[in-house]
Amino acid sequence: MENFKEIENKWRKFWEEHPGLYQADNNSKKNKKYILVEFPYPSGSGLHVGHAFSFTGGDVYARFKRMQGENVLFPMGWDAFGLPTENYAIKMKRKPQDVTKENTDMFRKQMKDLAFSFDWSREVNTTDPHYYKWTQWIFIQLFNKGLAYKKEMPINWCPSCKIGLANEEVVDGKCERCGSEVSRRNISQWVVKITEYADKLIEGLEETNFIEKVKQAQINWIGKSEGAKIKFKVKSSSSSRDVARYVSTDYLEVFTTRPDTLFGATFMVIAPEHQLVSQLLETHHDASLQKNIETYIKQSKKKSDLERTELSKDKTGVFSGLYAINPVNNKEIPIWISDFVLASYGTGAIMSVPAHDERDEEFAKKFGLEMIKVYDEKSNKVINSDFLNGLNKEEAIKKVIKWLSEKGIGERTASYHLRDWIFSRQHYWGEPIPMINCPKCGWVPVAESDLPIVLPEVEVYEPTDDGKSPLSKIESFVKTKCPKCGGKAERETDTMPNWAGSDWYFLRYIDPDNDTVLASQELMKYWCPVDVYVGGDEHNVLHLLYSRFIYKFLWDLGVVPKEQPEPYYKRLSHGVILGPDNQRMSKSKGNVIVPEVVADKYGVDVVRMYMMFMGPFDSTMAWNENTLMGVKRFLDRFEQFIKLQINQVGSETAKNREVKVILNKTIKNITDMNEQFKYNTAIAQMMEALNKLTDLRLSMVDEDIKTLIKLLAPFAPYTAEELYFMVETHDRAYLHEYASVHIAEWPKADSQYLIEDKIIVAIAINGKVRDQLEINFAKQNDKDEIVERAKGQEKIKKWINGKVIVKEIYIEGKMINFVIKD
RNA sequence: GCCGCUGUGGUGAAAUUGGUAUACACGCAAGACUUAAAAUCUUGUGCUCUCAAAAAGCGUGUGGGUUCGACCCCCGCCAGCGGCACCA
Repeated sequence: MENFKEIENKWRKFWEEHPGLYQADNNSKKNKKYILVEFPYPSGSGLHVGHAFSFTGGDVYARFKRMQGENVLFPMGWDAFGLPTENYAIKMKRKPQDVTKENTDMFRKQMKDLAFSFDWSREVNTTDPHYYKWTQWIFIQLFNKGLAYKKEMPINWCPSCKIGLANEEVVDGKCERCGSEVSRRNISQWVVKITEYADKLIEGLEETNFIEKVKQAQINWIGKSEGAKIKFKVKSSSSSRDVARYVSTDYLEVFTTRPDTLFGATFMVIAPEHQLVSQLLETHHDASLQKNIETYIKQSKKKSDLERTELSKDKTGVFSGLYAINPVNNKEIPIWISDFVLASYGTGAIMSVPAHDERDEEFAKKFGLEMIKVYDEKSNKVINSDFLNGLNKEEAIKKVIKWLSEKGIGERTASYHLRDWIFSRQHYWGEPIPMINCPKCGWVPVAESDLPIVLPEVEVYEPTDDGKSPLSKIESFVKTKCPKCGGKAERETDTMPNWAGSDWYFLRYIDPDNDTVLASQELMKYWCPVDVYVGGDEHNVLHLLYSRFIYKFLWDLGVVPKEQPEPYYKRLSHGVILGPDNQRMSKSKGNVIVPEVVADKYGVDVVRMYMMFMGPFDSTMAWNENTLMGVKRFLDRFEQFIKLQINQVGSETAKNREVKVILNKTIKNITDMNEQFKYNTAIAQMMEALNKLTDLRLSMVDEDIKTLIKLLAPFAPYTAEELYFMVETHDRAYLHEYASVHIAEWPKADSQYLIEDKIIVAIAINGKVRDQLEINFAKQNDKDEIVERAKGQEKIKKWINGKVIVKEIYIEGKMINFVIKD
């Protein structure tokens, strides 16, 4: 449309004046459909193509479902806490609150321009005290259930951001945000026991309809391994009489997935952080050993995570001077210290079976340690293992665990890669953790009636060099009374991580203004679960897992409806749009496409429709302006066609059935494809229909013209609205009498028009198509006649003359295959 | 190393899930309109052979298999993408 800006303004205003169009109804008898797109972080640079693409995908579906008569909840909000805003505020010496307000205003406007049909009456903002009151409330519940605890622990410290990072935020030993190398630092942190929910998070996936990729990613991340814990007695030297003289620990416990190889365990390895090591360092038993150990520990502490993994090929280690006793054969085996064993996994100690484990083998070779084979390579049966000999792996595991349990020195157990979730951030722009430290009572949660604990305004937002949150400098905030004993106490000054606010936002949309509960049970019962959750692959693990964890925790509390154990039914990943150069868009490459700019040039509908036409919704695609021009051409031709039709009304011709057949096929296909988010082919159907209808040169009745416009409406809301208005009113009615196309009823395919009178049957010889045959639809099940006619075809005669027809296969209405032989 | 995914024209991609491979679009070529260009319209467009057409052959990364028939199912290989990774 040449005057697209005028039209966009007109209808934007109209929609603004009719907010009810897109509002979800809490008291509807219609089917509900909760369609969620990941809410954005409102950065200063505005809505980017990725947002526009993902939201358009959700919007098309929401519009489609609304027209199908469903009660659609399609909300939007802001995940607005976070470092970029804080950093920007520091740099510009402004309040993060003000910056956030500006950014969200900008985002909202851009979204409205792009015609996203969000229900703005339900907008949420994670930085709003009315919102984060409940984020804090959830934390208190975690604390009360023993799932949040304070712990002095080595954390990943980013020296540039001056912030502690969760394991998930460290990529290749570097800070996910700024790329600086991460070091380790001991800080007292709030930690949330997500590991308690590891099994539930795996099992719960069965309740969902996530794509396999997402399920697998989550399962991998949790990383459950089944095996056994085994206790080994510790001795200080091979000559000493029994227990260790230099350590207070009697037993060394290990986790192994292969207890069946216990007879092959020839040494033990413990992590440098293992408590046995600190015990050793405190006592001074053997001067030279002592020194070796100290040197080794020092070296490994200096290594960052990056080095520890990069240098993984080369094993290092030091002998501890201690021995363990293998419980199955009472053999004394040496205990080594090495940083290839991780303190944070299992028990921080392993039994080494160098004959059957690559890493153990490497270590044994380097330090000249013994290797014993316990499996016969040919038969895969246990050898050299006394009572396990001759068994296969499964039998041996079962038997040895039974043996160990009876002796009380071992048991079946599972171990997980998933770690507890470090929940403290030493920054300003986050939710204050609602805890108070009392010298008498310890950590006490803020009284729920005192929530929210509002972020106080501070002069300086910079994190302090000692790593403490800027809040720690505000005396009026820090000094408080213990809610339990009333004595003097201090507030926690750390804030929560970004994930905290986004864990449960989808629940708040359901009941955004509720001040007594986070959302009413009744409304949650109606709206939960989210039917479709559209988001990026980068959130398939962390956000989705945290969010599922918090939901499951709330479920255990009885806060969310019992009927719904999982928050999201279906998860869809949207694809990634690359720059025209096939590279990831970035300012430095100068290949950034700004949706606003393109929309300004060609119109919003062109941009929306092009993005949906580029390729499958979940794939990676490069921006291509030529293809975009193709879409523009289509929309122009569509408009011309409709206008022509409007002017021709009244001159209907008799061959109308052809129009109906095209239209109804298109209805059926587009409906099916929209349902599956196959927008690229849905749009292709639309194009095909327009091509065919244009060729027919027939005039159509109003009803059919409207059908065509309705099919377009989810993709091109402005164009559709303008054209629908023209057909509906022939420009005579006033705008206020007009009801939007976006709440018009979605067309249903009429099966009588899905049938074509004549169908083409392919004729194949030995599976290769050689000819075609046109038959009447009604006669398609008359195999004999069709086969006879096929044999009569000139081309076919050439192939079958002088040959023996071995078989005649007829697939009704599709093809005939003659199998011939010489 | 483990897990998941992908491989189809010059390009982005379709294929009703075992039944006419390449829909739709881009690009390209020729033509129309124009003084000219852009825009628009028409026609053609998998490859080989042919001035052209017909006919034929080849053709969904690759080698096999199952089947009347395979982009689709099975086995092996190659290439690429994504996630996890010294996890015992």
